Amino acid sequence: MGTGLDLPLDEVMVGDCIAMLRRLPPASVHAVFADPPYNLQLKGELRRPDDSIVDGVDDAWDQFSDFAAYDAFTREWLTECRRVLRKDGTLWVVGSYHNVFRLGTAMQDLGFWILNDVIWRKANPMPNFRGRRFTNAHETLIWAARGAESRYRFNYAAMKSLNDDVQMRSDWYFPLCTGAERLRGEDGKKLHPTQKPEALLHRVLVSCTQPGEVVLDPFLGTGTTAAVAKRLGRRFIGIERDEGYAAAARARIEAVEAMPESAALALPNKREQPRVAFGLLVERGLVPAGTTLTDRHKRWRAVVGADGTLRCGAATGSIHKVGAELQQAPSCNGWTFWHIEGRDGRLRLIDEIRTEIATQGL
Amino acid sequence: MGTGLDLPLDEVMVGDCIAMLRRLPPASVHAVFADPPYNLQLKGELRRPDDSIVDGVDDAWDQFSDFAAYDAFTREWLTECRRVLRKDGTLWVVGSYHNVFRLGTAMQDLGFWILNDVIWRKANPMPNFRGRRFTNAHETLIWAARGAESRYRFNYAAMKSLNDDVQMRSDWYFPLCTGAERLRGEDGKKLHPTQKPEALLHRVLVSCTQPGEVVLDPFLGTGTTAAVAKRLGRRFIGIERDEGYAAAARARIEAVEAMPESAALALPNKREQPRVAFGLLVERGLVPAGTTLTDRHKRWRAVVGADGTLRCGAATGSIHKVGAELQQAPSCNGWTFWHIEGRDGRLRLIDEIRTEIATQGL
DNA sequence: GAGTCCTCTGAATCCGCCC
DNA sequence: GGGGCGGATTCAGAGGACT
Repeated sequence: MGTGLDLPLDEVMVGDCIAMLRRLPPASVHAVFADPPYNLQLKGELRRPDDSIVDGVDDAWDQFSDFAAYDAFTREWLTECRRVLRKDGTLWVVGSYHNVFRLGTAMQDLGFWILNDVIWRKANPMPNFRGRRFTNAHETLIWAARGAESRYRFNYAAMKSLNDDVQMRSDWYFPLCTGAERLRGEDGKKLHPTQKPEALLHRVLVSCTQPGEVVLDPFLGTGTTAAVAKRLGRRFIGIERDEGYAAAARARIEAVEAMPESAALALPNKREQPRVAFGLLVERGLVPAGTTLTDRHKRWRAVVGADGTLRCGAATGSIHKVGAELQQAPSCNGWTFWHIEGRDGRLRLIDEIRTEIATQGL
Repeated sequence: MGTGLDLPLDEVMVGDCIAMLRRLPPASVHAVFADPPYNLQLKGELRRPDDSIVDGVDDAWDQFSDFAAYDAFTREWLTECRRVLRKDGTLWVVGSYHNVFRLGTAMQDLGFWILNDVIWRKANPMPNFRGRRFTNAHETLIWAARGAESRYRFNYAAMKSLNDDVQMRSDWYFPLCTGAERLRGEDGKKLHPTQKPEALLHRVLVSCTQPGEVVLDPFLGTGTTAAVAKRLGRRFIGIERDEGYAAAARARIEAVEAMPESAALALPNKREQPRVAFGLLVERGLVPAGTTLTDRHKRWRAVVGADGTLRCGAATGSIHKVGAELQQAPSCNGWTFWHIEGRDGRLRLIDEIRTEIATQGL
C-alpha cells in the first residue's frame, strides 16, 4: 500500500461523501461500514427514516424517477467505496425495507459478492401505532466481499466464542441505542435520529477486521463506527456531511480509550495458528518412528516412518493421504483420525499431542 | 368480480406460471403467496465435516444465466400477479439473500407498496460447514399491497391474539419442515427440496385474508399454500410447472379437511386474549384450529379458532375467559381446564402440550 | 419401557497456502 | 494463475437401534 501516506487516518472528514471518497487512494481500507440515508421519495431529497413518510405517490413515473435518483446516488457511493476497498476487504450496509432492496441490487450489479444478510432484531422497537402492519422490529445488514474471488477475513472462532461456542447465526438481537449511550444536546433531545448501538458495531468490526486495520464509514453521523473502531484498536476514516454531527463525533471519539491490543485481537482461527508438521512429533520422539497408529474403531493400523510418513500395506504417504486412501474417502484430516494406543489400551488422538507442542512453543 | 366464473378455484393448474397467469381474469384474487426460484447458483459439491455430501438445490428450475435473466423472469411473473390481484389485495414473496433484493426492487419498480419485510428465523438451520460465514439462519418474506393507495386487509387483532396479546413483530420463529409433515416418496427421499412449513403459511394467510377469499400461489410446488388455505376455509388457485409436484399437491390437498368457518374467521376486533401464547400451539398444528376442546367431565365443548381464541356459543375469547364464563366463575385457568379428546376417548390436558413446546424452546 | 447412542439431514452462492 | 495437497469444518431435531 504505497499510498498509505494519503490516508487521513483517525479523522472525520466533513463534506459530501462521494466527493470525499474520490480523494482517497484505491485499495486502501480493509472494511467499510455504511448506514446510508433512506429513500423517502419527496422532491428528490434524501431523508432519514423517522421523518414522516410521504403518502400518495401513486404516479408510476414519479415513483420511477424517485427510485432512479436514489439508485443513482446509491451506485455512486458504492462504486467509490468499492474502489477504495482492498481486494480482500468487505463492506457492510444497513437498511430497512424502504431502501435495502435497492442497496442489495446495486451491490450485486456492481460486483460485490454477498456473504450474508444479517438481521438486527430490536429488543425494543417502536410499536405500530395504527395497527395496520406488523411491528417493524428489525433492520437488515448486508455483508459483502469486494468480489466473488476475494479471500475475505471472517473471524469465525471469535464469533463462535462470542456466541457461547456455537456458530454465530445471521439473526442478532440487540436493544436500540438509548439511555446514557444515546448522544443528546443540551436541550436533552437526541442529536441524531438513527444512532446505532455500539454493541452492533462491536460485533461487526470484531467479525471482519484485526487491530490496526482501517475501517471507513462514509455516513459517519455522530461517530458510532469510529468510536467502536478506536476502542477496538482499529484505525478509522469517517466522512460526514453535517458539520454539527461531525463535531459531536469528534468529541465522542476523543473521549474513547483504546483497549490493549491483547484484548482487541480476535481469537485466531485454527487456520491462522502456526502449523505443526507431523514430522516434528516424530523428530521430537513424541511419536517415535516405528509407532503403530490406529483409527477410533481400531479398524486400520499403520506404522510411522522416520520421515513422518505412514505405511499401511500398499498405502504410503502423509497421515492425511493414508487415512483417505484406507477409507476410500476423497480426503481425510489425519490429525483427527489417527490415534496412539497406550499401554493400557486407551487411545490418544495425535491432534492432542500437536496441541501440546503448539502451546508449549514451536 | 364479474369474471368470477373464469376462476379455476381450488384447482392445481399445470404449466408455465406466466402463461397460466395470463389466463386468469384481472383483479380477481385477494392474496398471492409466491415462493419463486432463489437462483442459488451453487458451484461444486459441499461436504459436512463427516465427509457426507450436502444435498444442495441444483434443480434445473433454479438455473438462470445471469441477473438480467433472473430479473426479466421476476418482472414478468410479478407483472401478471399484479394484474390478477384485486385493487386492495396483497402479495407475499419469499427469498434469501441470493434473490430477495432483486425481488424487492422489482416489486417497488412495478408499483407494489411494501408493507413489511418479515424474517422467518429458522429454529434448526443448516450450519455453515466450512466456518466461512455466519450461519444462514433465516429467510425473508416481503409483504406488499398492490399499490400505495390500496386499502389492504390486515387482521391486526388475530395477529395480536396469536402472539400472547402483544403486537406481532416482523421476526417470526419457526422450525423447518421436517418429520411427518415433510412429503416423501416411496424411497423415503423428500419430494420437493424446499417445502415450506405449514405453520408459516398459517400465519401468513390468517394475517391478510378471510374465509372464502381467494389465494393464488404461482409456484405451488407440493401444495403447502393450498393445503393450509383449504384448512382455513380459503379458496385457492395453484400453478405448478412440474406434473409430479402437482400430482403430489393434489393428493395432499385432498386429504385436508376444512375447519368450520366459525373457527376460521379472524376476530373482527380486540378482545380478551390468551395470556400464554395458546396461538402458538394452533399455528404449529399441535392444537389445530377447528379442534373441539372439552372439560374434565365433558360437560362443555368449545371450538378452537385460527387466531387462538375459543368459541362456545356466545362465549368467545381466550381459553381462560371462555372457561370462566361457562362455569360462571370469576376466573379460570384455561390451561388446566381444557382437554383434547383423542380418538380413543382419552382426554389430554392442553397444559401438557404447552409444557412440551416450552421445553423445546420458544 | 426408559434411557442412551448413533445416524441422517436441511434453499449452501462454504479453503488457502505453496509451488 | 493453476494444480497439488495439507488439513479445517456442524446444529437441531427426528428417528431408529441398542442396552
